[in-house]
Amino acid sequence: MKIGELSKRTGVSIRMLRYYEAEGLLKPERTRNGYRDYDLAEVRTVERIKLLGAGGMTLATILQFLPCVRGEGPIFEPCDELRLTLRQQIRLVEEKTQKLAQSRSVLETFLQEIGER
Amino acid sequence: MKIGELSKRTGVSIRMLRYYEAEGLLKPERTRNGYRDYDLAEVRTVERIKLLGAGGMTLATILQFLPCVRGEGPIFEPCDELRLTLRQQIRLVEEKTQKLAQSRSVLETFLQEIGER
DNA sequence: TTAAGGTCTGACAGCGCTGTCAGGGTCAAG
DNA sequence: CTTGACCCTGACAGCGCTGTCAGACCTTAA
Repeated sequence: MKIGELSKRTGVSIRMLRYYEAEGLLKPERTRNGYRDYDLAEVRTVERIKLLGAGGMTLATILQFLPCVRGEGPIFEPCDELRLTLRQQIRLVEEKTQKLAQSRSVLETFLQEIGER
Repeated sequence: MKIGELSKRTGVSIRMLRYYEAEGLLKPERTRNGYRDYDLAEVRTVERIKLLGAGGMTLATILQFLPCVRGEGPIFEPCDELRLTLRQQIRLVEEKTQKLAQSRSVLETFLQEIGER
């Protein structure tokens, strides 16, 4: 699958797909003519990257547990660090969620004070 | 209150307080010598700005409903647009919250797959 | 052959923050 | 008067993305 198709399937811009690669998150084959050639499975990978990114995670961070993101079976090596990062990240996400909730309530308070309408 | 104190009270760096001002969010008096002189009430304002910002809201957006942020009683003029922005913003926050939740679950799935330990 | 559409690389620029540094005042205590 | 703690302005730089543009090649269909 060429980059344009992957882009369409995932909703991630071509620019960003190349960026993912530059950051080491994707390593597509190359056809004879130099075109990137993605495995179909990468659709899932990209979607997960998207998700994690939406959670405020940095590509560099995502890179750390890329094997997991790619769903490459049980992992042995980097697991301990991985677990740590994962837990930290979850903490982080929880904090963000809380702040979001606070923001939301501030927003709603404003709405009321203004006169809900 | 001078900028250093406001900074300490709010946990917002001096740099950022000045930035808030540059963006029109704060308009402190100036003492004879040119020092910024903040009203005590601004502590609350700054805290709200912080909160809204943490929710992913841009300073420019916050500026739009600054009167509300400052809690300046009932507002007349910009209310309709305000309500709209507010609602949009709440939608946005909700979406972010959802994504965060998804990220979280992805994270936790990873944790499990790795072998919860 | 030509034109259109997809791809390649590399580079520049912008977003909204945020830190830091330089060069220079102010003020109170010693 | 000097020192140290604050304050001022302005500018540069970096973060992590993200778009866009330029210049060039490949491929397919008319």
